[in-house]
Amino acid sequence: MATLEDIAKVAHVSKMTVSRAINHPELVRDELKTSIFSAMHELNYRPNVAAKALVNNKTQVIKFFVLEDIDITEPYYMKLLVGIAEYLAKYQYSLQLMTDEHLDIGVSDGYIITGMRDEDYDWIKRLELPVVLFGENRWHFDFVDTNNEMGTQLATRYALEQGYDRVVFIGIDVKEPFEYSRENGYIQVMQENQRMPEIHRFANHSHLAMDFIEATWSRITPNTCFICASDRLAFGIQKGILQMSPEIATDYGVIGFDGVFLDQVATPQLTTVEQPMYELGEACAELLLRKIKDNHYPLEERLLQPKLKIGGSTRKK
Amino acid sequence: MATLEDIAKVAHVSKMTVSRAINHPELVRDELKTSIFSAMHELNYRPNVAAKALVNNKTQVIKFFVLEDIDITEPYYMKLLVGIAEYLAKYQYSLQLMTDEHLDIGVSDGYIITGMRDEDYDWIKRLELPVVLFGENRWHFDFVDTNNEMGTQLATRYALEQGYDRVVFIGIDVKEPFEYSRENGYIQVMQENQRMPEIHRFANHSHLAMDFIEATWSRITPNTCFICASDRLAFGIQKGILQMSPEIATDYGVIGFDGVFLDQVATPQLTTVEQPMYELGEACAELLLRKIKDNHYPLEERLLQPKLKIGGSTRKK
DNA sequence: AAGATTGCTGTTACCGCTAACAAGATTTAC
DNA sequence: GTAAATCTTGTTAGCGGTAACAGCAATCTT
Repeated sequence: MATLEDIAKVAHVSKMTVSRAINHPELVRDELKTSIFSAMHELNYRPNVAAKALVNNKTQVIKFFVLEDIDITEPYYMKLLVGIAEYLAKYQYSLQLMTDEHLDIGVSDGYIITGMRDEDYDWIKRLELPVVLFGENRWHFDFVDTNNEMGTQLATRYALEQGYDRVVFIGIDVKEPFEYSRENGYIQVMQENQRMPEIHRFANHSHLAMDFIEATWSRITPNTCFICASDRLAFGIQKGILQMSPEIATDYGVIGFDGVFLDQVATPQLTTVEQPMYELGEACAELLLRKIKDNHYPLEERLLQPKLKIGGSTRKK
Repeated sequence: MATLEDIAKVAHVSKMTVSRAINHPELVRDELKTSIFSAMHELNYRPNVAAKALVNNKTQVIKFFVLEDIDITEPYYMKLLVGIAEYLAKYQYSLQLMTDEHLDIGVSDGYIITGMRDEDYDWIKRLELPVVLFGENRWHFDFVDTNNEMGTQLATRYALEQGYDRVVFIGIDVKEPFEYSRENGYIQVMQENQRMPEIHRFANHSHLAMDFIEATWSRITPNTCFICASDRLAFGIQKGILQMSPEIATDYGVIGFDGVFLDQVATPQLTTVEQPMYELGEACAELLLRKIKDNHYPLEERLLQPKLKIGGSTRKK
């Protein structure tokens, strides 16, 4: 494996100049840079990450904590993780994945954390390295998330455009910012259209949503669309309706939220608000690396735009 | 952060002796070791991974390639990944996750690869670092996998014990060792019990299995159990049967294979052959680290035992 | 009892890279 | 025209570890 020294010999300069050509190119004559870069290319130079890390007192490692129960959330985080990992790899960072803060053995340059419960903010705020959270929060940590409000706005508007008479929101029964945002998006669009909001909330389990449909079926008029705060709930609503009447796509509508795996498993496939998981992962990584480089980087809350993915669970006008 | 030098001062030895106490304890007097370890404890010593990596000409990075389309397989690999990552972290390795062999930028100490297609073995065999594959293969690479044969044996035996008259195998239409093993397990148990095997194969999509049920429903007698090569197919079979008759758990049986997410989404939950994904991940990592340490380590093919997870898609005797 | 062997610890050099400083050449200032 | 400022490159030292070797007692041979 070629080192700076090898490049230096071929380009007839000192290895310091090579190092500078990489890290502070503005300090090196263009002429030299040309021959240095061509030597690097010729010798297929790969920087030695360990040496760089040692001298910079960095680790080139990022820790990713998934604090939520992974059995339940499995599909959700895989693409996020890929986004994070591939972005990091580009900058020669690697990853340690942890599902429990207690087995935090080694050291790293920063943290990406997701699935926080209220009690977690306690130790998170004591961390001494840069942190980026995945998911809205009210504690003034940098975060990246889907624009949840916009997501339910898109969904609600679409439902109204398709001509559903009644548009009901099925929320998740948690006091989390993401849930408030999703409810807000729905409420706003309803009010803009002089419609009365109607919200029901359940723990995020499909069978609860299904039970709700079965229990209240007599009061659920045709031409109703359910805007759900998760695909899981949407899945349950859809199942409940199918159980009661096989005519879902025409008489009823269901819109989910997430667009991760479950929407495709449903029959018909769910119309859903798709979160750009891969891009969210990249954004987490990018923001974190920026904070590592510049430790006065101001607080940033980055919201990426979701997309409405039309499936068969809503009528086509 | 304390260094070897700091420990050395406190313990009144040279830093070399401290290094030895860690890596070759048999060369250091017990007396010194005691005071060295207590100094390490006192100063909360953490080895500097970069320094170690530099001097050993290692990277402390493992690459994990997921070559399969991640959209389809998302849930499947998450727990495997957690198993790999947590095991690696214990030994101060970190991870780079790649979904495409071409964006292989940096360097690493070894590879874990999964989702290989036939054409991939070409470049895999040219890799110059230790490799462990996740998944049976016929090319004499070290691998870790579930004992697929045992999985379908468990399933088939269970189906027979529950008294199903007809036990049919629904396979995945690929020429892969894992599929042959699963079919073999089924065939063996059928023959042991003087039953005639009956196998149908489809691409691994639930709707194909569902269509199959609908198309051949007239010939599907009650008291039949379907042993499926994946939860995806089982999910489709179950849906098909539910469409035709709501009495699945009593008149028919469905057993899946994987036990990853999808089995829990089904209603009723699928009886399935559960792969120990977390442990498989750990095993991949362990085997790889062993091969990195000892490059004459002999070829190893490690099969972990699956478990039958009883759900509501089969009758209880 | 002298030389050889063993057991344990310290010294040196180096892994590949970069910050800090040194130093020469060129330009600018007055 | 000379001192100062600027630009560009090289030299040195050190990041935190470990292998290789050196050195010195204690023990073993014969």
